[in-house]
Amino acid sequence: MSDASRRAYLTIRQSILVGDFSTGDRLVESELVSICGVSRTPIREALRRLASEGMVNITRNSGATVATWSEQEFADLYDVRTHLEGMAASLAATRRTDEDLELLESAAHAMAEHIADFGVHTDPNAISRTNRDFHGAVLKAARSRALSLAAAQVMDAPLMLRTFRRYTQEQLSHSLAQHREILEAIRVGDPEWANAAMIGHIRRGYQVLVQAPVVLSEIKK
Amino acid sequence: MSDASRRAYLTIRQSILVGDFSTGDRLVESELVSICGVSRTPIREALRRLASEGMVNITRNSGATVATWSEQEFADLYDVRTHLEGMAASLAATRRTDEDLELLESAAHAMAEHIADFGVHTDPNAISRTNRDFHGAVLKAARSRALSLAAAQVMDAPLMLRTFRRYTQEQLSHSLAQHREILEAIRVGDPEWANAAMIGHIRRGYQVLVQAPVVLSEIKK
DNA sequence: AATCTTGTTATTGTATACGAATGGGTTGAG
DNA sequence: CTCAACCCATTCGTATACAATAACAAGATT
Repeated sequence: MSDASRRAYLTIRQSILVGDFSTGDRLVESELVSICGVSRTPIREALRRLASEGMVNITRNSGATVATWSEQEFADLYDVRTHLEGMAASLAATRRTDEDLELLESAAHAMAEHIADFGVHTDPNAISRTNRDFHGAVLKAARSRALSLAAAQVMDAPLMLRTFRRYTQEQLSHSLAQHREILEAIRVGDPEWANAAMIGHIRRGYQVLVQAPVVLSEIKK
Repeated sequence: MSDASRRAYLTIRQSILVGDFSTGDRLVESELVSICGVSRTPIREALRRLASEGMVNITRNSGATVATWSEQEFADLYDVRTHLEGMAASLAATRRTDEDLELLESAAHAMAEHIADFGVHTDPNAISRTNRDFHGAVLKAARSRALSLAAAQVMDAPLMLRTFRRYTQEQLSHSLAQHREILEAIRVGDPEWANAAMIGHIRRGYQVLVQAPVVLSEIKK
């Protein structure tokens, strides 16, 4: 993905995640042009990609809107994630290189740093990013093109809901501990363990997500 | 997807499947313009989509090529398919409507017709299409957006290899019988059965695929 | 009063023009 | 003769102009 196109993709994506656009909002191309500072062509490319990742819906001749996910659809999405990422962890356990391990370790370490100096000033997006990095590293270590293609479609959409939820330091610590367990399973090369640990991690993440209170004050501030 | 864009997508896809482009071939945008009869914009859109479906590779500033899949990558792809389509069959067993059943039945029926008057004149693409229709109907009956998004990425690429292989009438009949078993499992609403039947079907398809002889005379005729 | 129709406007879809990057071929030196 | 560097042609990335479509509103008709 090239420069302008990438900028547009990242900018729109971030705007959705931060909440500048809420679910259901129309994404008018001409508006995005002024926001992103690029012309319509890369904007359209970015929208198509976001559509394939489930973050926006595109209807012919009528433009893009920020995707809405019903509770059922969200549950379904986590089921797919469970399968795919469990599979990724399993494969990673048998295929990882030493560089993969280093990447996983640094991702876990970065998350630990953020949790260590947890406080009101902590940027929830930064933590979210380190979490994403870890899962991305597992996927990379699995070295399966098909798996990467498929998993890319379901790993981003959950972030939309995550935006306005706050997690306790304890929840985050638990999440980190699970990352470390997955990492250990991958390090010693036990695919069954890696699979189980990842499944548990994602299922727990789902429960925490649906139970976490929505921080209403953050919406459209 | 809109008219010109869709035409370009279908034309390029078909050209790859039929063998007008072989794996590794460059897909120059200006050439595709004259082939498809649309301008570069929809061509590029189509290429991006094909890339997300694993049929072409795009490298920045250097264009698109028809994707090549190593044996390992292909095996990995079938693993992902196994998981996702098994899941789809399982979900379909609990969620299918009567219309879904009708669609599945007509897909199975269409395949039966083709196999019945099997012969040298039989168009292998037509059979391939009915097969694809059946799997698509299962996916639709599963009613999971996330699953549809993910599965779409791995259901097309196998078709590239299938092009130059020929199957016996017996193999096709067996495949049809498995379709009917999956259909029955979905009809009676038994998710475990549906899952198992689908997994068996795909694993068998994989074995047949890797063992089937390549019809060399068909290549670049 | 409600609904259908029609015209206008806003927005998307498509084509094309222009600038930038890449790769290959040629030319020159070592 | 070989290798490297440079230049040119080809092809891609981006911007913009033009065409088509759909949403919206106002007015007429039932």
